[in-house]
Amino acid sequence: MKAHRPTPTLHDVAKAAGVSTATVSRCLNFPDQVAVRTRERVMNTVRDMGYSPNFGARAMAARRTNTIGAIIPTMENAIFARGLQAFQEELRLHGFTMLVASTSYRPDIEAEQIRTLVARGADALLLIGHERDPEIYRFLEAQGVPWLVTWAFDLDAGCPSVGFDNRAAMYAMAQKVIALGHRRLALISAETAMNDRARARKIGILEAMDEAGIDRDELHVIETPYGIENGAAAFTDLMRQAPRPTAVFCGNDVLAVGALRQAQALHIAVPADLSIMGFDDIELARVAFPALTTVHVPHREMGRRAAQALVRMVQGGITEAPVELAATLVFRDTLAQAPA
Amino acid sequence: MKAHRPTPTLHDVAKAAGVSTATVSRCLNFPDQVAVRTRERVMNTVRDMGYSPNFGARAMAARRTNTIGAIIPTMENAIFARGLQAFQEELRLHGFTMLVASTSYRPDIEAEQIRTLVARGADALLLIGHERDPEIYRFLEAQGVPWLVTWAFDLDAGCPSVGFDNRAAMYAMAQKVIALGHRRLALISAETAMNDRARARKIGILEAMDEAGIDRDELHVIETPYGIENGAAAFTDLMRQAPRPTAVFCGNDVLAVGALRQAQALHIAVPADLSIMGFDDIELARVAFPALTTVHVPHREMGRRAAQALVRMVQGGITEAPVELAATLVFRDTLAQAPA
DNA sequence: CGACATAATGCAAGCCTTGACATTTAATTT
DNA sequence: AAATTAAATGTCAAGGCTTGCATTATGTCG
Repeated sequence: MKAHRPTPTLHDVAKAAGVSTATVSRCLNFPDQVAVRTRERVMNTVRDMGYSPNFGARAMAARRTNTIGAIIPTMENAIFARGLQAFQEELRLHGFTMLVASTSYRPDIEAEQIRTLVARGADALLLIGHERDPEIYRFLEAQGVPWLVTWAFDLDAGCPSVGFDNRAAMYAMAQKVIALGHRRLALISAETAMNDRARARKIGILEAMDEAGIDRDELHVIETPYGIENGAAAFTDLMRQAPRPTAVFCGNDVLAVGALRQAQALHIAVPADLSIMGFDDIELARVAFPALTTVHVPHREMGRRAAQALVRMVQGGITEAPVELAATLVFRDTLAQAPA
Repeated sequence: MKAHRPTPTLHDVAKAAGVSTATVSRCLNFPDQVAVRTRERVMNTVRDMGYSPNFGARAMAARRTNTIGAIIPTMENAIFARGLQAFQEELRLHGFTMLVASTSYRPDIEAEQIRTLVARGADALLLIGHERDPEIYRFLEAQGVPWLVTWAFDLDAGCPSVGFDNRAAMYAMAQKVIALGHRRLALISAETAMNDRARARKIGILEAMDEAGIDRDELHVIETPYGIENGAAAFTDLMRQAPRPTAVFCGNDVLAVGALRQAQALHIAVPADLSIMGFDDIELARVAFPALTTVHVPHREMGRRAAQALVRMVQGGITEAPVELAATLVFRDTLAQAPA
């Protein structure tokens, strides 16, 4: 007899329902192992007593938490937000809950967050991109925590992933741009230091230039952090040089919208005098004026399938084969023939 | 001697370092209760063995998980994404991790998710808005899980909250619009059924109309789900009636941008012929053309302070007094004098 | 009706850490 | 040097659930 009606335990429920704790546990976890009559009685008791299993005890006994962690650069970027939403929705369908941590694009914070989520009992981890200290992969290995890479696809990395080929997508876009007569090119890129996606996108452009016989020096690159204002500032810098580029690639749509707005402010006609291309196809791209030509990334599908793969990895203990999704070009109103 | 180098336990570390488990535990949790020499030895052992505390055992013994849950309608909406980002950043500073669940604006899913996050060991919960089945509050009470409401502020609700007064903000905006001569008003609102924020915003407009002696029937209201397309469709509906409204309030910026684009498509000059007002002040509002007049919501500060308050509630066991933040009007280019 | 197969349930051993309390060691004072 | 106090460390029970295995109930078939 405790003092103030403590939260009931499995034991209490079992006693009240006149069964063993094992039976109550099974009612909750494997209902069809229990006879219907018994099950109904137990479930009613559970409801009546307002029983809710103790998380710690459960995690300890079962050695899993039904929790999957996602570690992303930031939630503010619509691209991750949408993928994450789909990821969580799919996780829910399978009875898993999502832990989220963000890194602000900083490798040190990412490493810390990975350890934190593992310590918090994440059964598996969603990571963005391949590039990180090998030590981290060793850690995950040692802890036996399955993980999966998204927002990138690189068969050579030889790890489970659900993503798309950043290089190929940007390569296709650059081909198209070059075919429209553009020769003086520029790229406003996210910082490439520890960002394999940004680097792959840049490489895609360079390879298309190689192929068209354009000197790589013709690509003027500015790296800048995420943000509309940063895109605008980078664009201003770009326009200071002579001769000006006629086509400006952007590492993502947010930078592209910044560039686009700045072009308007500088009275540069888009796409008549200058073309601007984004990457990601977030809502902003459609709403921008003129509507942005960009690369469509299947965020939602990526999130959904990543969730499915991770759930399988947790439940089956097996490793999933990499899945490549298609990123497609979306031609709107910011790309045109190079000016004469 | 186990077979394949199992993950070391506290016991293993203690033995290896030649101390008791309690000392190792203290090194990890309360370092300054342990002599420096001992601590260093222990911490080295921890590092060498790659020890990481077992989450379940820890949760069980400590009766807390250092995890706080956030339950929001959707991550795709930039408004929540930004607030959530700030929330998580602040949580991290205090050593807490964030669990996220989304409800798609559905009360039944919200109830389920609240139970799920509690079952997953959330030490406290962040909720959006006040309105929900009283049963849920009883459940949280019974489970002893502290919670806090954000994105709304209502002193009468008498519960811990960090938010702003939706009604007052919209009231201020409506006053301004009416002062500019607008009399035929419209509102494209999110669905108000189980959404106290949307309802409060609508009431704010109605109260301003009362005050100005405008009949409440002069406000034509359309409710629609979230989304640019929905905003556009609602706007089209609105324009079918005669006489047309001269000012269209929107429940959020996304709907407003949809309306704005549709106005352009219908060749209705904004703001010369018609004014459009949003709510939230997300990035989209600044980038839209013309830039959107809207209500600025202090997302980041709200998220940050909500995190601080919840951490205090978890650690101190005390209830926090409600905090009201200011939502301010941002006048850009979609509001002007009513046409003659 | 007895033997046997199968379904349902019970038993009890972990799982690993925390924290109250006890004990030992070190430092300080008299 | 003894007495006192504070700091450091140790002991050990408790915490609630899962799950392999054992046992009992139920049903079927010859």
